[in-house]
Amino acid sequence: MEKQDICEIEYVNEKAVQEIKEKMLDDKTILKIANISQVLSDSTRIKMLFALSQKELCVCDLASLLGMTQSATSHQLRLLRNTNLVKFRKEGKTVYYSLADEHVISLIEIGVEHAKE
Amino acid sequence: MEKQDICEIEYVNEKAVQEIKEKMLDDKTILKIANISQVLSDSTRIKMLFALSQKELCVCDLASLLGMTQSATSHQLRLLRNTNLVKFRKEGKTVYYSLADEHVISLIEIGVEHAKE
DNA sequence: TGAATAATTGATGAAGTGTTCATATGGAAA
DNA sequence: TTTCCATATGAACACTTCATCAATTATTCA
Repeated sequence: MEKQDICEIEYVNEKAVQEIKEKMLDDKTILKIANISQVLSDSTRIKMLFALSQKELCVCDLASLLGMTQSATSHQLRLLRNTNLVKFRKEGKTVYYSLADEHVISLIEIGVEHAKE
Repeated sequence: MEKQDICEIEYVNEKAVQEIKEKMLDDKTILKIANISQVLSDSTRIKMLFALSQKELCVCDLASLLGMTQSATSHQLRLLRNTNLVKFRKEGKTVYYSLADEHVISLIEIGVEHAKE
């Protein structure tokens, strides 16, 4: 990025810019928000999380519920596992998934509220 | 997608699956949540929205604040405009952006809360 | 008018995402 | 053991996303 790209009249609001810079959320926090938002940016995953908020379900059930292949479901579940949004337990061949915590659901609920407008 | 892909023992929780299907959020709502989450899934955009929540700013200021080129800033602003998250007014050559409504910020605030844990 | 400049736009390429297909893993039952 | 089957995984693919560059628009000022 070169100087002229930055806009030469940065002094327009230099002071305000500086103040905002100081108040700015820290990078770590921003990254966490970005990451959880990323997970919630896909309809399939929202449905999965909603479903799991209602009841513990096996991969099979989720696939059936969502009309997806078992493979696609499993891939998405891995993502949800890696982001610590779901946990699971094994029972024989079957793996039951459930929400790791309730935070996601409150985010979805707020999203629902805002979607109404 | 063929039958065997769907897992043959759908009867495992057939009743539960059916119940959840009935409770499932409607597609339109889910899509809205997915869309706003998509916007919030990028660190740059979160910073932009936070900055604009503090003060109305021109493209130039935002670019300077974020250390980005004006072009990149403008592209992101277009996205925020298209999703109705920001509004703008022109003053001579300068374009001032501000938040279109406060909803996004409450989402970010909730994200901040959850990021703390 | 013409020069300067804030902002927008379109094209491009690199990186990332989600699904599919094929295959592997591991537990249960025969 | 062998077979079956729920789940997981890896590779390939089409699609999207974001920053950059170049060109353009629109407004001010000389």
